[in-house]
Amino acid sequence: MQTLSSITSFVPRLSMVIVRAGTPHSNPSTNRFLSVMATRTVGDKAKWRRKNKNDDDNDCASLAWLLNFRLDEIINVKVPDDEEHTEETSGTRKPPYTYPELIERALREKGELTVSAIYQWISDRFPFYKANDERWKNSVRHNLSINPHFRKGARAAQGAGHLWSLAANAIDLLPLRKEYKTDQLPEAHIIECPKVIVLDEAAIAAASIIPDQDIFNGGTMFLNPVSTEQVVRECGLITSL
DNA sequence: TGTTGTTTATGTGTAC
DNA sequence: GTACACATAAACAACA
Repeated sequence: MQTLSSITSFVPRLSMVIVRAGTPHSNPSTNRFLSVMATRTVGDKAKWRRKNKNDDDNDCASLAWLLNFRLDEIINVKVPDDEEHTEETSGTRKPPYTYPELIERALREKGELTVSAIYQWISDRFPFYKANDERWKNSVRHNLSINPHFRKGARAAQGAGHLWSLAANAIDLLPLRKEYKTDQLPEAHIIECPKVIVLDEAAIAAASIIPDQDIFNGGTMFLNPVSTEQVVRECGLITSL
């Protein structure tokens, strides 16, 4: 059973994607909830509370809208048909990804990789890194070591080194880039998300709220039942109950 | 001996 | 100004 925090650790990211896209959802409750969660993400809960102190917050307590939520309905989120990004194939510019992002993408796609396999994955997709340059490889190893979202597993069956994988809470790793501050977004800002990441996140979000049959009572139950009080507390709308 | 993994240090850019 | 994230460099140890 996943915890509420596991849901809310993801929802801010999903909401940021939507807010960045600048496409209001047709459901007002959706917009409210996403605004709350996005605000929570940027650590500006107090400002949000001040701004909305007279509003009725009940509509953000329901997660029912998520059951009908479809990521592909967010028209301004541009999901490339091909995983290969144009900048990835040009090799003329440094890809707009941090090393942790590059590593995460490799591990998301492959599950477990050795350091040398991570090098290979990155250089295959980003010709910028094709150069036999030890500097970026050092940085990759450095990030693997210091970043708690990467987990060192068993020794590789052959060759030196260990198998690296994503830690269980790796969903938190995906950064909310500073250049995409929500309050500075243009109305029709279009973002590009690597398809694999978008679909992964959508799948994770959906998996968290997929209704299931209650075999004991015959009704519908949720994998992650969330009470109104929990949501309100998690949203930071009140400090105590 | 080369690769891998860890640690420390430093510089840069950005947000608050 | 300060804090933070990130990139880069370098030294060193462990291991196949």
